[in-house]
Amino acid sequence: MSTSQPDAFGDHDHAVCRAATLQAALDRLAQSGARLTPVRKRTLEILLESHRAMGAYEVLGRLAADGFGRQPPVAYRALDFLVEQGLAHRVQRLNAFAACLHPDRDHAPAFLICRNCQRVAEADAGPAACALRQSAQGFHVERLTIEALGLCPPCAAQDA
Amino acid sequence: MSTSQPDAFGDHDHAVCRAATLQAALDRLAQSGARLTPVRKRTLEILLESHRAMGAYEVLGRLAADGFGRQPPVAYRALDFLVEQGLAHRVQRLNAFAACLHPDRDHAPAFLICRNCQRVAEADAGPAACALRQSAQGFHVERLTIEALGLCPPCAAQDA
DNA sequence: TTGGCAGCGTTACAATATCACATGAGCACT
DNA sequence: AGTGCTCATGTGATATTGTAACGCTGCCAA
Repeated sequence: MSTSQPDAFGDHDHAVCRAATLQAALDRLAQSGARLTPVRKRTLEILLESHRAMGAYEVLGRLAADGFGRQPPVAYRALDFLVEQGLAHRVQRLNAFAACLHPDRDHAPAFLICRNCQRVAEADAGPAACALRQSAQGFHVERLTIEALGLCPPCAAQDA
Repeated sequence: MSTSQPDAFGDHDHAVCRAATLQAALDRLAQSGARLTPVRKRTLEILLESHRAMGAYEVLGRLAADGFGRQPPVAYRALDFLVEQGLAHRVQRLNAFAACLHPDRDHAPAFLICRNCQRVAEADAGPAACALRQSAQGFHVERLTIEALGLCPPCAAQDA
């Protein structure tokens, strides 16, 4: 599914999208040996329900409603775990988290955030990262954050 | 001074650097017609004292010590103003603000954040932005955030 | 069986950011 | 000078986001 992953902005059967992404995530975890406990799994499912990024407290509310703990560390720990495992990403610009859309492979994602429909997609940051290293003149880049705010194709069309 | 601006990571006469950058900022404001009130000017000076990014509350503390208001909006308003005018930037990764090092010209900055000495420099994000637009496949980018965390050349040398 | 440890939950708190409202300074027009 | 306007400032209150610290439990290996 990797390269044919439906784009988050396009129309697609999200039930399938979600299930496929979840399965890829499970596979990845099985390999790494990390434990997908109930809170963690539920957290991932919550993130996968939409292509929006969710705040930690929004996730926490959902978890609490499902009978899990209702204190911030519960959500933060689960989210941090998912991020560490590469199953979710943190979107700095929104102080929020989004499920990874390509958990089946390592990648350097750039985020595309639609300011109208709030959806978030991932683009390949590789070329941009290369370009940046050129400009960076000797700076040793360890982690790179690239986030674009704008309009997704459907919203742009509707806007015009 | 534009292209010969001393790099924030290198040794340089910061008094000169600061004065030159401040002057460029003043020139820019004079053109735009915006008002550089005392709080705003002081805020800019505070940011210019170092090449670190400062949190809003750190700035607020300094402002309060100088006799300005001591409530958060005082700092946020001044900082927002500077950002709007292009005289400062917000560093998302740090939830902090840094003076713009090149206020004399419009630019799309990428930030280079040294995790050791905490200094922040700006690199040209132009090429990376172009590369990203290629990857973004029809997404209409309005604002682009590029932030690299790593080691600046001096710190990397010392580390090895 | 017992010691260690990861995971979870809780309390408490720290750090960051915004809202809403009142005051005051400067300016244009009369 | 007086009036009304706009912008900037200051304040209190509150919202949002994020951590530290501690205890309990269940699991597992020695």
